[in-house]
Amino acid sequence: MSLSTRYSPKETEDRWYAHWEAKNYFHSEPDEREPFTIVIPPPNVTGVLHMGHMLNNTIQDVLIRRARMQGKNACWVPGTDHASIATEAKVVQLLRKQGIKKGDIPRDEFLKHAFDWKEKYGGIILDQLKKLGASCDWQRTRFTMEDSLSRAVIHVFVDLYKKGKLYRGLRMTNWDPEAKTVLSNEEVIHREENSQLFHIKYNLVDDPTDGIIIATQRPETIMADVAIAVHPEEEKYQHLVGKMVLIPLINKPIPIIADSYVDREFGSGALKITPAHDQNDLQVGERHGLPVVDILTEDGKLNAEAQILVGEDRFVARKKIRKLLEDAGNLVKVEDYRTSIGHSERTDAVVEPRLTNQWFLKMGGFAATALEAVKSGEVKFYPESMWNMYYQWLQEDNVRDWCISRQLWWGQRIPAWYVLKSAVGSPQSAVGDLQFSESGRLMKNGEELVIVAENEADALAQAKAKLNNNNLTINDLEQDEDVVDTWFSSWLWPIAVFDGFEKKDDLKYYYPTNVLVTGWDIMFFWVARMIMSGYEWSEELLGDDLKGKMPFHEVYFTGMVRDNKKRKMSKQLGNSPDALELIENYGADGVRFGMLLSGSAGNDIIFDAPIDPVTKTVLNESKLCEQGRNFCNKMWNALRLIKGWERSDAEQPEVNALAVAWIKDKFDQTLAEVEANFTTYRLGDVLMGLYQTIWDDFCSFYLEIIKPSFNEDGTSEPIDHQTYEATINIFEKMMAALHPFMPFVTEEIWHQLRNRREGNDCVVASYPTAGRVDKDLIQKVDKAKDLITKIRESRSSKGISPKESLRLFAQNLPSSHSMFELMGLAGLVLKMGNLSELSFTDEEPAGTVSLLSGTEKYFLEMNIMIDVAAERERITKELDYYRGFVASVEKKLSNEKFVGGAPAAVIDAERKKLADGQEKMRILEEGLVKLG
RNA sequence: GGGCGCAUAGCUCAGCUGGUUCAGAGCAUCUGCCUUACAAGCAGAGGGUCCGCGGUUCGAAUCCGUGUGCGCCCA
Repeated sequence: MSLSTRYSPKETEDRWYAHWEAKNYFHSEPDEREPFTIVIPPPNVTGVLHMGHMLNNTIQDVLIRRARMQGKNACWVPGTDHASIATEAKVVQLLRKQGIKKGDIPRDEFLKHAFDWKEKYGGIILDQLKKLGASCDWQRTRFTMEDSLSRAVIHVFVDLYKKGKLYRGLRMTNWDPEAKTVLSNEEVIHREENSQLFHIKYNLVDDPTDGIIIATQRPETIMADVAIAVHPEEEKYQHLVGKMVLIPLINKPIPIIADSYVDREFGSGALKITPAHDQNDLQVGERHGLPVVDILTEDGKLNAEAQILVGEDRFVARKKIRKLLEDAGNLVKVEDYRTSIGHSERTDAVVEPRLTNQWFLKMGGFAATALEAVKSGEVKFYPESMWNMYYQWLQEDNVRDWCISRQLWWGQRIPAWYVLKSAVGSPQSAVGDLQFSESGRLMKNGEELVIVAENEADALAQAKAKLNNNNLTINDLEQDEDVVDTWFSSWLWPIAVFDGFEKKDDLKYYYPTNVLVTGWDIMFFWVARMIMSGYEWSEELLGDDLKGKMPFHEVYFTGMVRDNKKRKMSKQLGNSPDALELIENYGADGVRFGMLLSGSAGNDIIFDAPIDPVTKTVLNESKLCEQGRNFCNKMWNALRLIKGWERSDAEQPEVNALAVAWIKDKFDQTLAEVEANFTTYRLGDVLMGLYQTIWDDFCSFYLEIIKPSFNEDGTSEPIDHQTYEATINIFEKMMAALHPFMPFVTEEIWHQLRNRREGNDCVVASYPTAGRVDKDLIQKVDKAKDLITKIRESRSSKGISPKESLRLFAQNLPSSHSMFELMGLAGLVLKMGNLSELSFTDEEPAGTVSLLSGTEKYFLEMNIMIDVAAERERITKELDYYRGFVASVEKKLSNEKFVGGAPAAVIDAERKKLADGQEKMRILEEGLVKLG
């Protein structure tokens, strides 16, 4: 049998993934074992795998695979998010291509198209996660808009309404005039843009020759003005407060008021108050009991309230009103101005602040709960510093009520019904004081009467009771047209994926989940809200079976993946390498290696993909992924080496026994670090530790020590089977330890190392734990390694081939003798230093160069002329270094404050440093004398 | 305007409770090797005012203050 000199991910990855799935290793059912649960942050159902997904799913996979190997019942629940805005936009686009306009088809038909589309293209990303090696429990795949999860959304909506935490109200919202829907704050993208500041004069009612000048960016909204505000302490306007001015062009009188909101330094120091079209103005208006005049339509045109320019688009109106104001003599000046303007993420339309009827969730109590959950330590953040941001965001002053309604169809329809005129017959004839809204809905106390219910039947029953009319039919009611915000379904994810609102068997076992892995950018939108929902419902759902209200015990925040200009990688910017191409180029293991090594928890990651200098596009290349690929190859070749060995019954040589003991210790040392680093989620450090021990300790040192030599006929000597077995054992443990990080290559090597019985797979092997470490042994071998390095260095600097065998003499010193008393150590140095002889000496033998390793001196015989001057220079240089070193330590030790203040251990360490340094100086000086 | 964070080798970053892990890792660079597992490799080497300034301390990359530069969030 022969193995290729290169490891081929393509030949192994799909095969092993299929095998794992066939064996159903990723599926979890509740049992006696301790659960270890992760719920995936559900990617958009329409999404494709990008760098952020790769990072955060690789981390989740590492954690879940390790837990599985530790014998826990590991359950990683995958799924997708219906992403209402993004998906609806895609479906609308698709229909448009087919010549269908959203407005022309009924809601049901649109949803049918959307679901068809989702069935056809949705969930591609889940298959891409399989490519990455994600060991999700695919049988548990969920979708935020499937029936059970939608029922959960409706249930909590009704529940919150009953609890008085939901309300409907007219509020200032971000309005997209093109999509004609309200937008959440995160869907508004602010950009710095050039604008103009118009200085407009409003004349006094009593004295048309006098007036006040205000500055505004939006002259087209002056018709909606309800007041002019000045700062209460601004002297130059004191005399005007309380007087009336006329809105230019329409000559409508409005008052001048004083409010400390006004920035005295900005513009003229006087501000027009337009409550319908500005959030801050609305607040000022409310403070002063001013009316709201809305002059815009839902698509951003001026309405009849404007009196002039009716029907014009807001931007056209701005141009036209400029001329009108100029002609009327009210335009004082126009200056250029730079300002930040909000655009719709989807349509790019300039977002219009607009008063609309929306559903809100009161956040007060929720925010306090979410804050306390983390403050108390019930939910732990990694890195801890994320607490600062979390704390800041959840401060009472910063939390605004959550607008949960969206004017879309793709999502859970709001379970609220309104009563139509038909329910009460002719309004005039029935009861005198009945009022109806513009849309024909029954009003009560000036607002539309709302009935919130889990289903139509219940809504109807409630309506019958409320109106005291048993003849009502469902046709007399009208359901709210809007759907809830997508986050209003995903905040239930850790409960809903276990159908927790309907049954508790799974929830009881898996909740609270262990860890959530997600980007810090959705800390508020998702993480905090999941904590809120967990504390709100888990107790009533689980009762005595509750193991904790928190949805997860720990949160690992990943950073954003950025390009080398620190810009977030995104499809739009075109600065992101193609995730699947990267996997194609380096293998999933290589890419996972690259992702994990590129950064640590919480810190943003600068991904090293290079840019093509000619085309300026990002290349699907990465040095770190290449390193990962090379690592696979390295391990693959170690496998090839070992598999090529013949075995013999010969006794184990001392050198090999030492090497085996050493690599076991060394690996145990690494495993101890692995364990420590896992508890604090320092996954990059874990991987680097394993990388170094496998590459440097195992391949470069251990295997070179035990590697059998060659006979003259070119055949390899056999290896004693004790060493062989030990080597296979340690290699296999290394593969197990590395498996969570690089699952494919480790599984492949696992099977190449031995013939395995059915079911003996690396993916379910037990995760190795650290054993006791013989520190003395490690220290002695480290000294030998240092000596070997010095020998190689001498060779390299003198141009002597590593192939040439040399003699080495160790100076007769107790410490040298003690070191070489370790069985096999001399043999190890002989082999690794390619020495023909190693013996002790009192005198410096002729024709040798001296080496200093630690405080032991050695003489390496070289069959060349020694350049005395060069030697002297080399030794002098080294001596100078130690002189400085010793001087600094002496200075420290002679400082009484140091000796008095520092702990004994530190002082002892300094004394040892001093003694060693002095000893080295003595040896070096002696060497100089010998050189003459 | 309010807040959060970052600055350590050419690059990307570790450095956790101040002291042998104290100036580190990987990549890149340089030198020499196609040595019978691996050139996707082996052996060796060089490289730093720990952003500036001030302070606390016996001792500061680490703690405090301040300045500068950069990133982000909210308004």
